Amino acid sequence: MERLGSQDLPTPAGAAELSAAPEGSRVTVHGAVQRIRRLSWGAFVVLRRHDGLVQCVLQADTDGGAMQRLQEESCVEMAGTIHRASMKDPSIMPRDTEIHVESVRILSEPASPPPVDLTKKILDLHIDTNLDLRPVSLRHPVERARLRIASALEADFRRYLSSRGFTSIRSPKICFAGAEGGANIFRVQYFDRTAFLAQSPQFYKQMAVAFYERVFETGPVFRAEPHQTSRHVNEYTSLDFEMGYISSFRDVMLMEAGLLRSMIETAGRECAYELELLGATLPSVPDSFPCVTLAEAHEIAGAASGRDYSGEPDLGPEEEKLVCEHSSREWGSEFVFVTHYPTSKRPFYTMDDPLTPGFTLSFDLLFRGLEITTGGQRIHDYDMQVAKMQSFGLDPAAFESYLAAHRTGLPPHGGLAIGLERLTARLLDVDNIRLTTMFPRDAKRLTP
RNA sequence: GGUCCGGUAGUUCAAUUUGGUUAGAGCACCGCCCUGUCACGGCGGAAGUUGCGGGUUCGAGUCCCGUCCGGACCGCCA
Repeated sequence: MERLGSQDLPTPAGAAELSAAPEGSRVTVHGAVQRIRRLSWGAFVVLRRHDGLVQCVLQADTDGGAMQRLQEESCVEMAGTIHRASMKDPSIMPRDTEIHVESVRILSEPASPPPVDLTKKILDLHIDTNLDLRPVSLRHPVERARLRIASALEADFRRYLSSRGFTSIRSPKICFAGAEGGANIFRVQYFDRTAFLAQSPQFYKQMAVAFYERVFETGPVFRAEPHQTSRHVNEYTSLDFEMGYISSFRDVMLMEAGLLRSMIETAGRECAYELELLGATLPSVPDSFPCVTLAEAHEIAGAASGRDYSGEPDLGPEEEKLVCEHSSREWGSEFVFVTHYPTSKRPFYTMDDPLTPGFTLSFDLLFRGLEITTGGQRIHDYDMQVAKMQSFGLDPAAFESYLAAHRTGLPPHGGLAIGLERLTARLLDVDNIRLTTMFPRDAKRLTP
């Protein structure tokens, strides 16, 4: 019999620990060979590690000439001593420390050189080549840094809401029917029936409000729309929350303003290295966000462009940019809420505004020219929900399990969804959200 | 679904406008050199069915037709 416990599994030293280690102390590190600079006397070998790149120095005769056997993407373990040094290369972290190597153990070797040049400061690839070679291209420090930002944002989304009375839920992704109007839905074979991939956790969030009051979920959602743009993919990460006992849909917006402020400040703190590498500046998030109605947004965009958008039921991409520019310039906020979309443009569960007939208590959040959130107050009253379904031409009987929540009683509630890849892309000024997605799925791409 | 644009070495690009010798260059790769590099540097080498098929022509990467693949934008949405 053998017993296994986590005390037997050491955690690799981080960049900060290497930096803090005293000069001359012994250390063993492992990693992949990111690049080798051979000189006559030896070589600089940069190892890619979990949280940075460390420079290792080998003499020509170190460990029997081990440097001659090294190649890019070999996985190695190196033992040596800590020395202080000054690195000019921002991708190297720690930047004040290098390891003078005494012994090298090669753990694995690649079968062939990488198909793209991972040693350069930037990975200069067509997006299509980049995506085709994702298992390789994401090894580049700049490429992998983007997803680290996304990881930090998601982690703080969960942390922030958990600390404010929200419960984490996991709703099914294989569903009996679709939730959202508009968006097409993927069909999947489910034994002898047809099922659907979830477009949103919407129904389940609302049901869960009845038992947890406040819930959130981060996970994939699926949209079967054949769009072909830099801001759409067919599977993306939705950061969802739903909160009960709201006094107004503005409570949801207030929660989001604090949430985003925390997420962005936390990412800025935890990912300073990645942000420097990416040359990105995170926005200062104001205490409060400007908020305009759709009609006001049309006026702002119209004044800027000279066109007349009034009466349009939604904001077009051009308008989103114009409104964001206006908000940034006039109101000092790169975030701007747009409210009161028409009933016809919002899903059937959206609460209508009793004061503005034909319009809803719903909002989008625009950031740097892109819609990153949709949210609003939901209908909690059973009769009102059934009536609205009927006015949308939907059969309430088809939504029996959903309506059971309303029939049994729901508090006033509302919520929202943030597109994680979109938020990350705009924060980093990345043009295409495929680059903030590890393995994107779009109409043309099902691999890797 | 609509409108534009593109496809040349592993990769990023040039040569296409005006058809003309053996399709060039950077990086990666291979060899040699370089005592601290950091997008290291120097010298040399190898690397191509110009997406695919057909046509025009003495001659096609270049012009024409078809086809395949991809990109951008719009609609729609996060």
